[in-house]
Amino acid sequence: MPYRRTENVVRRLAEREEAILAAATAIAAEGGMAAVQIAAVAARAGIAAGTVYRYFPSKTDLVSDLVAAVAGRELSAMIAAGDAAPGPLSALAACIATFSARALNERQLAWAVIGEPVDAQVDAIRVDFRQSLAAELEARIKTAIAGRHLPEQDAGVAAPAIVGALTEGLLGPLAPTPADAAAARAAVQSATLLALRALGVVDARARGLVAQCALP
Amino acid sequence: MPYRRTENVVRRLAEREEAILAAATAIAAEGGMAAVQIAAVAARAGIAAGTVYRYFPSKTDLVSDLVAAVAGRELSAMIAAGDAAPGPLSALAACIATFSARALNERQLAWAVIGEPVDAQVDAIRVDFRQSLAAELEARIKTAIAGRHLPEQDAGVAAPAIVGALTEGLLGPLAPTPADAAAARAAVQSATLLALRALGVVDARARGLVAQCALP
DNA sequence: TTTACGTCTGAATCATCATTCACTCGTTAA
DNA sequence: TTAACGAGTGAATGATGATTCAGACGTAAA
Repeated sequence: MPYRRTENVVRRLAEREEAILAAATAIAAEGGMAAVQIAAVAARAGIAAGTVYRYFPSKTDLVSDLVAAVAGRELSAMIAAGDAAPGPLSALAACIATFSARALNERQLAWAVIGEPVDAQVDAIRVDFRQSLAAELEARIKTAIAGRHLPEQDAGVAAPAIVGALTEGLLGPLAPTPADAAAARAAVQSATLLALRALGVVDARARGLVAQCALP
Repeated sequence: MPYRRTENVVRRLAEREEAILAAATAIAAEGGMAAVQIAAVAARAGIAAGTVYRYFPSKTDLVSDLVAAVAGRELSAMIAAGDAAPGPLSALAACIATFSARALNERQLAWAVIGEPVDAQVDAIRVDFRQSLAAELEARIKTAIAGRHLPEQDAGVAAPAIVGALTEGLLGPLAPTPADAAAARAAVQSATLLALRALGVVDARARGLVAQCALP
Protein backbone atom coordinates (compact mmCIF):
# COMPACT_ATOMS: atom_id res chain seq x y z
CA MET A 1 0.00 0.00 0.00
CA PRO A 2 2.58 2.54 -1.09
CA TYR A 3 1.72 6.21 -1.36
CA ARG A 4 -1.25 7.33 0.54
CA ARG A 5 -2.59 10.86 0.83
CA THR A 6 -1.03 11.67 4.14
CA GLU A 7 -2.11 14.74 5.95
CA ASN A 8 1.11 16.31 4.84
CA VAL A 9 0.32 15.78 1.18
CA VAL A 10 -3.25 16.96 1.60
CA ARG A 11 -2.05 20.16 3.14
CA ARG A 12 0.43 20.77 0.37
CA LEU A 13 -2.26 20.22 -2.23
CA ALA A 14 -4.56 22.65 -0.50
CA GLU A 15 -1.81 25.20 -0.26
CA ARG A 16 -1.09 24.89 -3.92
CA GLU A 17 -4.72 25.38 -4.86
CA GLU A 18 -4.71 28.44 -2.68
CA ALA A 19 -1.53 29.64 -4.35
CA ILE A 20 -3.05 29.28 -7.80
CA LEU A 21 -6.09 31.27 -6.77
CA ALA A 22 -3.89 33.89 -5.16
CA ALA A 23 -1.77 34.16 -8.29
CA ALA A 24 -4.85 34.59 -10.44
CA THR A 25 -6.22 37.23 -8.10
CA ALA A 26 -2.95 39.13 -8.04
CA ILE A 27 -2.79 39.11 -11.82
CA ALA A 28 -6.37 40.32 -12.08
CA ALA A 29 -5.64 43.08 -9.59
CA GLU A 30 -2.68 44.23 -11.65
CA GLY A 31 -3.73 43.72 -15.22
CA GLY A 32 -7.44 43.00 -15.19
CA MET A 33 -9.24 39.88 -16.33
CA ALA A 34 -7.66 39.89 -19.75
CA ALA A 35 -4.29 39.23 -18.13
CA VAL A 36 -5.57 36.17 -16.31
CA GLN A 37 -4.22 33.52 -18.68
CA ILE A 38 -3.38 30.01 -17.64
CA ALA A 39 0.26 30.34 -18.62
CA ALA A 40 0.63 33.57 -16.66
CA VAL A 41 -1.14 32.23 -13.59
CA ALA A 42 0.99 29.08 -13.63
CA ALA A 43 4.19 31.08 -14.00
CA ARG A 44 3.22 33.34 -11.13
CA ALA A 45 2.37 30.37 -8.94
CA GLY A 46 5.67 28.76 -9.88
CA ILE A 47 4.19 25.68 -11.56
CA ALA A 48 3.61 24.38 -15.06
CA ALA A 49 0.52 25.26 -17.04
CA GLY A 50 -0.72 21.71 -17.01
CA THR A 51 -0.66 21.58 -13.23
CA VAL A 52 -3.36 24.19 -13.01
CA TYR A 53 -5.68 21.62 -14.53
CA ARG A 54 -5.05 19.20 -11.67
CA TYR A 55 -6.72 21.76 -9.44
CA PHE A 56 -9.29 23.41 -11.66
CA PRO A 57 -11.11 21.55 -14.41
CA SER A 58 -11.09 24.62 -16.64
CA LYS A 59 -10.12 28.23 -16.74
CA THR A 60 -13.75 29.14 -16.32
CA ASP A 61 -13.84 27.30 -13.00
CA LEU A 62 -10.71 29.02 -11.85
CA VAL A 63 -12.00 32.46 -12.71
CA SER A 64 -15.38 31.67 -11.24
CA ASP A 65 -13.76 30.69 -7.96
CA LEU A 66 -11.74 33.86 -8.02
CA VAL A 67 -14.77 36.03 -8.61
CA ALA A 68 -16.79 34.17 -6.01
CA ALA A 69 -14.07 34.60 -3.40
CA VAL A 70 -13.69 38.32 -3.95
CA ALA A 71 -17.43 38.81 -4.22
CA GLY A 72 -18.10 36.90 -1.02
CA ARG A 73 -15.63 38.97 0.89
CA GLU A 74 -17.05 42.27 -0.36
CA LEU A 75 -20.61 41.25 0.17
CA SER A 76 -19.92 40.19 3.75
CA ALA A 77 -18.18 43.44 4.49
CA MET A 78 -21.09 45.38 3.11
CA ILE A 79 -23.67 43.41 5.04
CA ALA A 80 -21.70 43.68 8.26
CA ALA A 81 -21.39 47.44 7.86
CA GLY A 82 -25.11 47.72 7.33
CA ASP A 83 -25.99 45.51 10.28
CA ALA A 84 -23.79 47.57 12.59
CA ALA A 85 -25.63 50.78 11.81
CA PRO A 86 -28.33 52.13 14.17
CA GLY A 87 -31.19 52.76 11.74
CA PRO A 88 -32.42 51.91 8.24
CA LEU A 89 -30.98 55.01 6.63
CA SER A 90 -27.62 54.82 8.34
CA ALA A 91 -27.54 51.17 7.36
CA LEU A 92 -28.01 52.10 3.71
CA ALA A 93 -25.39 54.80 4.01
CA ALA A 94 -22.98 52.39 5.65
CA CYS A 95 -23.53 49.70 3.01
CA ILE A 96 -23.02 52.10 0.17
CA ALA A 97 -20.02 53.83 1.67
CA THR A 98 -18.36 50.57 2.65
CA PHE A 99 -18.81 49.02 -0.74
CA SER A 100 -17.56 52.17 -2.45
CA ALA A 101 -14.52 52.63 -0.26
CA ARG A 102 -13.42 49.01 -0.47
CA ALA A 103 -13.95 48.86 -4.20
CA LEU A 104 -12.05 52.04 -4.86
CA ASN A 105 -9.26 50.80 -2.66
CA GLU A 106 -8.71 47.84 -4.97
CA ARG A 107 -10.02 49.54 -8.02
CA GLN A 108 -8.62 47.37 -10.75
CA LEU A 109 -9.60 44.14 -9.02
CA ALA A 110 -13.05 45.45 -8.29
CA TRP A 111 -13.54 46.47 -11.88
CA ALA A 112 -12.25 43.11 -13.08
CA VAL A 113 -14.71 41.31 -10.86
CA ILE A 114 -17.66 43.55 -11.60
CA GLY A 115 -17.34 45.14 -15.00
CA GLU A 116 -14.60 43.91 -17.26
CA PRO A 117 -15.20 41.65 -20.27
CA VAL A 118 -15.23 37.91 -19.61
CA ASP A 119 -16.77 34.89 -21.24
CA ALA A 120 -20.42 34.12 -20.80
CA GLN A 121 -20.05 31.44 -18.14
CA VAL A 122 -17.93 33.62 -15.91
CA ASP A 123 -20.24 36.51 -16.55
CA ALA A 124 -23.02 34.49 -15.00
CA ILE A 125 -21.10 34.35 -11.72
CA ARG A 126 -20.50 38.02 -11.92
CA VAL A 127 -24.14 38.72 -12.48
CA ASP A 128 -24.79 36.68 -9.36
CA PHE A 129 -22.52 39.00 -7.46
CA ARG A 130 -24.21 42.12 -8.69
CA GLN A 131 -27.50 40.40 -8.05
CA SER A 132 -26.50 39.74 -4.44
CA LEU A 133 -25.38 43.31 -3.98
CA ALA A 134 -28.59 44.59 -5.47
CA ALA A 135 -30.71 42.18 -3.43
CA GLU A 136 -29.09 43.28 -0.21
CA LEU A 137 -29.65 46.93 -1.05
CA GLU A 138 -33.16 46.25 -2.23
CA ALA A 139 -34.12 44.66 1.06
CA ARG A 140 -32.78 47.60 3.01
CA ILE A 141 -34.46 50.07 0.67
CA LYS A 142 -37.78 48.32 1.16
CA THR A 143 -37.36 48.40 4.92
CA ALA A 144 -36.63 52.10 4.78
CA ILE A 145 -39.65 52.73 2.58
CA ALA A 146 -41.88 50.72 4.90
CA GLY A 147 -40.62 52.80 7.82
CA ARG A 148 -41.36 55.98 5.84
CA HIS A 149 -37.73 56.96 5.80
CA LEU A 150 -37.76 56.99 2.01
CA PRO A 151 -40.44 58.01 -0.50
CA GLU A 152 -42.40 55.36 -2.36
CA GLN A 153 -40.39 54.04 -5.30
CA ASP A 154 -39.61 50.99 -7.37
CA ALA A 155 -36.89 49.28 -5.37
CA GLY A 156 -36.40 46.78 -8.18
CA VAL A 157 -35.12 49.55 -10.41
CA ALA A 158 -33.44 51.56 -7.67
CA ALA A 159 -31.20 48.81 -6.31
CA PRO A 160 -29.47 47.87 -9.57
CA ALA A 161 -29.32 51.54 -10.50
CA ILE A 162 -27.39 52.28 -7.32
CA VAL A 163 -24.99 49.45 -8.08
CA GLY A 164 -24.54 50.84 -11.58
CA ALA A 165 -24.03 54.37 -10.35
CA LEU A 166 -21.34 53.37 -7.88
CA THR A 167 -19.62 51.09 -10.34
CA GLU A 168 -19.57 53.57 -13.16
CA GLY A 169 -19.04 56.62 -11.03
CA LEU A 170 -16.13 55.21 -9.08
CA LEU A 171 -14.60 52.29 -10.96
CA GLY A 172 -15.43 52.60 -14.62
CA PRO A 173 -13.17 54.08 -17.25
CA LEU A 174 -14.95 57.43 -17.12
CA ALA A 175 -14.53 57.85 -13.40
CA PRO A 176 -11.85 60.32 -12.41
CA THR A 177 -8.78 58.66 -10.91
CA PRO A 178 -8.27 59.98 -7.37
CA ALA A 179 -4.88 61.61 -6.99
CA ASP A 180 -4.39 60.56 -3.37
CA ALA A 181 -6.13 59.02 -0.37
CA ALA A 182 -7.94 62.24 0.46
CA ALA A 183 -9.29 62.53 -3.06
CA ALA A 184 -10.39 58.93 -2.94
CA ARG A 185 -12.23 59.57 0.30
CA ALA A 186 -13.90 62.61 -1.25
CA ALA A 187 -14.97 60.57 -4.27
CA VAL A 188 -16.46 57.91 -2.02
CA GLN A 189 -18.38 60.59 -0.13
CA SER A 190 -19.64 62.18 -3.34
CA ALA A 191 -20.80 58.85 -4.64
CA THR A 192 -22.46 57.87 -1.38
CA LEU A 193 -24.20 61.20 -1.16
CA LEU A 194 -25.42 60.86 -4.70
CA ALA A 195 -26.73 57.37 -4.06
CA LEU A 196 -28.60 58.42 -0.93
CA ARG A 197 -30.15 61.37 -2.68
CA ALA A 198 -31.14 59.07 -5.53
CA LEU A 199 -33.15 57.07 -3.05
CA GLY A 200 -34.91 60.22 -1.89
CA VAL A 201 -32.90 61.36 1.11
CA VAL A 202 -32.75 65.12 1.00
CA ASP A 203 -29.34 66.61 0.52
CA ALA A 204 -28.78 67.99 4.01
CA ARG A 205 -29.86 64.80 5.75
CA ALA A 206 -27.72 62.74 3.39
CA ARG A 207 -24.68 64.81 4.23
CA GLY A 208 -25.24 64.09 7.90
CA LEU A 209 -25.51 60.35 7.28
CA VAL A 210 -22.38 60.31 5.18
CA ALA A 211 -20.45 62.26 7.80
CA GLN A 212 -21.30 59.62 10.38
CA CYS A 213 -20.05 56.72 8.29
CA ALA A 214 -16.82 55.29 9.62
CA LEU A 215 -14.86 54.79 6.45
CA PRO A 216 -12.08 52.24 6.55
CA MET B 1 -10.47 52.71 -70.78
CA PRO B 2 -12.77 49.85 -69.88
CA TYR B 3 -14.55 49.69 -66.55
CA ARG B 4 -14.92 52.95 -64.82
CA ARG B 5 -16.68 53.63 -61.53
CA THR B 6 -19.94 54.76 -62.99
CA GLU B 7 -22.48 56.35 -60.76
CA ASN B 8 -24.36 53.12 -60.87
CA VAL B 9 -21.44 51.16 -59.49
CA VAL B 10 -20.73 53.76 -56.84
CA ARG B 11 -24.26 53.57 -55.62
CA ARG B 12 -24.18 49.81 -55.45
CA LEU B 13 -20.95 49.92 -53.46
CA ALA B 14 -22.44 52.39 -51.03
CA GLU B 15 -25.53 50.27 -50.69
CA ARG B 16 -23.47 47.25 -49.94
CA GLU B 17 -21.48 49.02 -47.28
CA GLU B 18 -24.75 50.11 -45.78
CA ALA B 19 -26.01 46.54 -45.95
CA ILE B 20 -22.99 45.23 -44.11
CA LEU B 21 -23.43 47.79 -41.37
CA ALA B 22 -27.12 47.01 -41.18
CA ALA B 23 -26.42 43.29 -40.93
CA ALA B 24 -23.94 43.88 -38.13
CA THR B 25 -26.39 46.11 -36.30
CA ALA B 26 -29.19 43.61 -36.65
CA ILE B 27 -26.98 40.84 -35.32
CA ALA B 28 -25.91 42.99 -32.38
CA ALA B 29 -29.52 43.84 -31.67
CA GLU B 30 -30.43 40.16 -31.60
CA GLY B 31 -27.46 38.46 -30.06
CA GLY B 32 -25.28 41.17 -28.60
CA MET B 33 -21.74 42.09 -29.56
CA ALA B 34 -20.42 38.59 -29.08
CA ALA B 35 -22.55 37.44 -32.01
CA VAL B 36 -21.07 40.03 -34.34
CA GLN B 37 -18.58 37.82 -36.17
CA ILE B 38 -17.35 38.44 -39.66
CA ALA B 39 -18.70 35.17 -40.99
CA ALA B 40 -22.11 35.84 -39.48
CA VAL B 41 -22.27 39.41 -40.72
CA ALA B 42 -21.24 38.34 -44.22
CA ALA B 43 -23.81 35.57 -44.28
CA ARG B 44 -26.53 37.93 -43.14
CA ALA B 45 -25.55 40.48 -45.77
CA GLY B 46 -25.53 37.75 -48.38
CA ILE B 47 -21.86 38.06 -49.29
CA ALA B 48 -18.61 36.19 -48.68
CA ALA B 49 -16.50 36.81 -45.61
CA GLY B 50 -13.66 38.22 -47.64
CA THR B 51 -15.90 40.84 -49.18
CA VAL B 52 -16.42 42.50 -45.84
CA TYR B 53 -12.75 43.41 -45.97
CA ARG B 54 -13.25 45.33 -49.21
CA TYR B 55 -15.42 47.72 -47.22
CA PHE B 56 -13.91 47.69 -43.75
CA PRO B 57 -10.19 47.30 -43.10
CA SER B 58 -10.82 45.27 -39.96
CA LYS B 59 -13.54 44.01 -37.72
CA THR B 60 -12.69 46.72 -35.25
CA ASP B 61 -13.43 49.36 -37.86
CA LEU B 62 -16.72 47.75 -38.68
CA VAL B 63 -17.78 47.60 -35.06
CA SER B 64 -16.54 51.11 -34.49
CA ASP B 65 -18.70 52.39 -37.30
CA LEU B 66 -21.65 50.50 -35.95
CA VAL B 67 -21.20 51.88 -32.47
CA ALA B 68 -20.58 55.37 -33.79
CA ALA B 69 -23.74 55.29 -35.88
CA VAL B 70 -25.95 54.16 -33.02
CA ALA B 71 -24.22 56.42 -30.55
CA GLY B 72 -24.50 59.45 -32.79
CA ARG B 73 -28.19 58.92 -33.25
CA GLU B 74 -28.84 58.52 -29.55
CA LEU B 75 -26.64 61.39 -28.54
CA SER B 76 -28.35 63.73 -31.01
CA ALA B 77 -31.75 62.72 -29.76
CA MET B 78 -30.69 63.35 -26.20
CA ILE B 79 -29.18 66.73 -26.96
CA ALA B 80 -32.19 67.79 -28.99
CA ALA B 81 -34.55 66.85 -26.19
CA GLY B 82 -32.48 68.84 -23.71
CA ASP B 83 -32.27 71.86 -25.96
CA ALA B 84 -36.00 71.93 -26.43
CA ALA B 85 -36.68 72.14 -22.72
CA PRO B 86 -37.48 75.50 -21.07
CA GLY B 87 -34.99 75.47 -18.16
CA PRO B 88 -31.84 73.76 -16.89
CA LEU B 89 -33.70 71.24 -14.76
CA SER B 90 -36.30 70.36 -17.36
CA ALA B 91 -33.43 70.02 -19.80
CA LEU B 92 -31.75 67.48 -17.56
CA ALA B 93 -35.02 65.67 -17.06
CA ALA B 94 -35.64 65.61 -20.79
CA CYS B 95 -32.14 64.33 -21.57
CA ILE B 96 -32.36 61.56 -19.04
CA ALA B 97 -35.87 60.51 -19.91
CA THR B 98 -35.19 60.57 -23.64
CA PHE B 99 -32.06 58.54 -23.33
CA SER B 100 -33.77 56.04 -21.06
CA ALA B 101 -36.85 55.62 -23.18
CA ARG B 102 -34.96 55.18 -26.42
CA ALA B 103 -32.47 52.77 -24.90
CA LEU B 104 -35.14 50.63 -23.32
CA ASN B 105 -36.95 50.56 -26.61
CA GLU B 106 -33.98 48.82 -28.26
CA ARG B 107 -32.72 47.21 -25.14
CA GLN B 108 -30.38 44.58 -26.47
CA LEU B 109 -28.78 46.89 -29.00
CA ALA B 110 -28.38 49.62 -26.40
CA TRP B 111 -26.79 47.18 -23.99
CA ALA B 112 -24.48 45.90 -26.73
CA VAL B 113 -23.39 49.42 -27.57
CA ILE B 114 -23.07 50.68 -24.04
CA GLY B 115 -22.62 47.98 -21.49
CA GLU B 116 -21.92 44.51 -22.74
CA PRO B 117 -18.38 43.25 -22.26
CA VAL B 118 -16.29 43.33 -25.45
CA ASP B 119 -12.64 43.20 -26.36
CA ALA B 120 -10.38 46.08 -25.47
CA GLN B 121 -10.11 47.82 -28.84
CA VAL B 122 -13.83 47.96 -29.36
CA ASP B 123 -14.32 48.94 -25.77
CA ALA B 124 -12.33 52.09 -26.42
CA ILE B 125 -14.94 53.26 -28.91
CA ARG B 126 -17.70 52.49 -26.52
CA VAL B 127 -16.00 54.42 -23.80
CA ASP B 128 -16.04 57.37 -26.18
CA PHE B 129 -19.79 57.08 -26.40
CA ARG B 130 -20.28 56.92 -22.67
CA GLN B 131 -17.83 59.76 -22.41
CA SER B 132 -19.94 61.85 -24.76
CA LEU B 133 -23.08 61.05 -22.87
CA ALA B 134 -21.42 61.88 -19.58
CA ALA B 135 -19.91 65.07 -20.97
CA GLU B 136 -23.27 66.28 -22.18
CA LEU B 137 -24.87 65.57 -18.84
CA GLU B 138 -21.95 67.06 -16.99
CA ALA B 139 -22.25 70.35 -18.85
CA ARG B 140 -25.93 70.57 -18.06
CA ILE B 141 -25.35 69.62 -14.44
CA LYS B 142 -22.77 72.36 -14.10
CA THR B 143 -25.12 74.89 -15.62
CA ALA B 144 -27.82 73.88 -13.20
CA ILE B 145 -25.43 74.12 -10.25
CA ALA B 146 -24.27 77.54 -11.37
CA GLY B 147 -27.88 78.68 -11.55
CA ARG B 148 -28.46 77.28 -8.03
CA HIS B 149 -30.96 74.78 -9.29
CA LEU B 150 -28.86 71.96 -7.89
CA PRO B 151 -26.76 71.71 -4.73
CA GLU B 152 -22.97 71.91 -4.96
CA GLN B 153 -21.54 68.55 -6.01
CA ASP B 154 -18.80 66.87 -7.97
CA ALA B 155 -20.21 66.79 -11.48
CA GLY B 156 -17.28 64.66 -12.61
CA VAL B 157 -18.51 61.83 -10.43
CA ALA B 158 -22.21 62.55 -10.85
CA ALA B 159 -22.35 62.44 -14.64
CA PRO B 160 -20.82 58.98 -15.12
CA ALA B 161 -22.76 57.76 -12.11
CA ILE B 162 -26.02 58.78 -13.78
CA VAL B 163 -25.00 56.99 -16.95
CA GLY B 164 -24.17 53.92 -14.88
CA ALA B 165 -27.42 54.08 -12.95
CA LEU B 166 -29.53 54.27 -16.09
CA THR B 167 -27.57 51.59 -17.85
CA GLU B 168 -27.63 49.15 -14.99
CA GLY B 169 -31.09 50.05 -13.77
CA LEU B 170 -32.79 49.78 -17.13
CA LEU B 171 -30.63 47.73 -19.49
CA GLY B 172 -28.36 45.48 -17.50
CA PRO B 173 -29.04 41.86 -16.68
CA LEU B 174 -30.38 42.75 -13.25
CA ALA B 175 -32.92 45.20 -14.51
CA PRO B 176 -36.46 43.90 -14.48
CA THR B 177 -37.80 43.18 -17.97
CA PRO B 178 -40.89 45.33 -18.55
CA ALA B 179 -43.92 43.22 -19.32
CA ASP B 180 -45.51 45.73 -21.70
CA ALA B 181 -45.25 49.29 -22.97
CA ALA B 182 -46.88 50.70 -19.86
CA ALA B 183 -44.42 48.91 -17.62
CA ALA B 184 -41.56 50.17 -19.77
CA ARG B 185 -42.83 53.71 -19.45
CA ALA B 186 -43.10 53.29 -15.68
CA ALA B 187 -39.54 51.97 -15.52
CA VAL B 188 -38.29 54.95 -17.50
CA GLN B 189 -40.10 57.29 -15.13
CA SER B 190 -38.69 55.53 -12.06
CA ALA B 191 -35.21 55.71 -13.45
CA THR B 192 -35.51 59.35 -14.45
CA LEU B 193 -36.90 60.26 -11.08
CA LEU B 194 -34.06 58.43 -9.38
CA ALA B 195 -31.47 60.20 -11.50
CA LEU B 196 -32.93 63.63 -10.81
CA ARG B 197 -33.07 62.97 -7.10
CA ALA B 198 -29.48 61.75 -7.27
CA LEU B 199 -28.52 65.16 -8.55
CA GLY B 200 -30.29 66.79 -5.63
CA VAL B 201 -33.74 67.60 -6.96
CA VAL B 202 -36.18 66.95 -4.17
CA ASP B 203 -38.67 64.20 -4.76
CA ALA B 204 -41.80 66.30 -5.27
CA ARG B 205 -40.14 68.68 -7.72
CA ALA B 206 -38.59 65.78 -9.59
CA ARG B 207 -42.00 64.17 -10.01
CA GLY B 208 -43.25 67.37 -11.55
CA LEU B 209 -40.37 67.52 -14.00
CA VAL B 210 -40.80 63.91 -15.01
CA ALA B 211 -44.52 64.37 -15.53
CA GLN B 212 -43.81 67.18 -17.99
CA CYS B 213 -41.43 65.13 -20.10
CA ALA B 214 -42.92 64.18 -23.44
CA LEU B 215 -41.85 60.57 -23.77
CA PRO B 216 -41.73 59.15 -27.26
C1' DT C 1 16.06 0.15 -1.46
C1' DT C 2 12.24 -1.01 -4.01
C1' DT C 3 7.51 -0.86 -5.49
C1' DA C 4 3.21 1.37 -6.48
C1' DC C 5 0.96 5.16 -7.40
C1' DG C 6 0.19 10.19 -7.45
C1' DT C 7 1.65 14.53 -9.10
C1' DC C 8 4.10 17.61 -12.23
C1' DT C 9 5.79 18.93 -16.63
C1' DG C 10 5.61 21.54 -20.97
C1' DA C 11 5.61 20.72 -25.75
C1' DA C 12 2.03 19.37 -28.78
C1' DT C 13 -2.73 19.72 -29.92
C1' DC C 14 -7.22 21.93 -30.55
C1' DA C 15 -10.54 25.44 -31.17
C1' DT C 16 -11.95 29.79 -32.43
C1' DC C 17 -12.07 33.46 -35.34
C1' DA C 18 -10.03 37.29 -37.92
C1' DT C 19 -7.62 37.99 -41.97
C1' DT C 20 -5.48 37.02 -46.58
C1' DC C 21 -5.02 35.87 -51.48
C1' DA C 22 -5.05 33.34 -55.85
C1' DC C 23 -8.64 32.98 -58.41
C1' DT C 24 -13.34 33.67 -60.77
C1' DC C 25 -17.00 36.78 -62.05
C1' DG C 26 -19.21 41.17 -63.72
C1' DT C 27 -19.14 45.55 -65.67
C1' DT C 28 -17.58 49.10 -68.75
C1' DA C 29 -16.08 51.11 -72.96
C1' DA C 30 -14.04 50.44 -77.35
C1' DT D 1 -17.62 40.93 -78.84
C1' DT D 2 -13.84 41.52 -76.28
C1' DA D 3 -10.08 43.63 -73.56
C1' DA D 4 -9.18 45.64 -69.14
C1' DC D 5 -9.84 45.92 -64.57
C1' DG D 6 -12.20 46.27 -60.20
C1' DA D 7 -15.23 43.38 -57.11
C1' DG D 8 -16.39 39.04 -55.02
C1' DT D 9 -15.19 34.43 -53.37
C1' DG D 10 -14.12 31.08 -49.74
C1' DA D 11 -10.68 27.88 -48.58
C1' DA D 12 -6.23 28.44 -46.55
C1' DT D 13 -3.50 30.86 -43.19
C1' DG D 14 -2.35 33.02 -38.78
C1' DA D 15 -2.67 34.32 -34.11
C1' DT D 16 -4.08 33.63 -29.67
C1' DG D 17 -4.72 30.80 -25.83
C1' DA D 18 -7.00 26.95 -23.57
C1' DT D 19 -6.43 22.12 -22.94
C1' DT D 20 -4.26 17.47 -23.17
C1' DC D 21 -1.10 13.62 -22.30
C1' DA D 22 2.97 10.58 -22.31
C1' DG D 23 6.66 10.46 -19.71
C1' DA D 24 9.64 12.34 -15.64
C1' DC D 25 9.63 12.89 -10.91
C1' DG D 26 8.25 12.41 -5.75
C1' DT D 27 6.50 10.24 -1.90
C1' DA D 28 4.83 6.68 1.28
C1' DA D 29 4.89 2.12 2.82
C1' DA D 30 7.04 -2.50 2.75
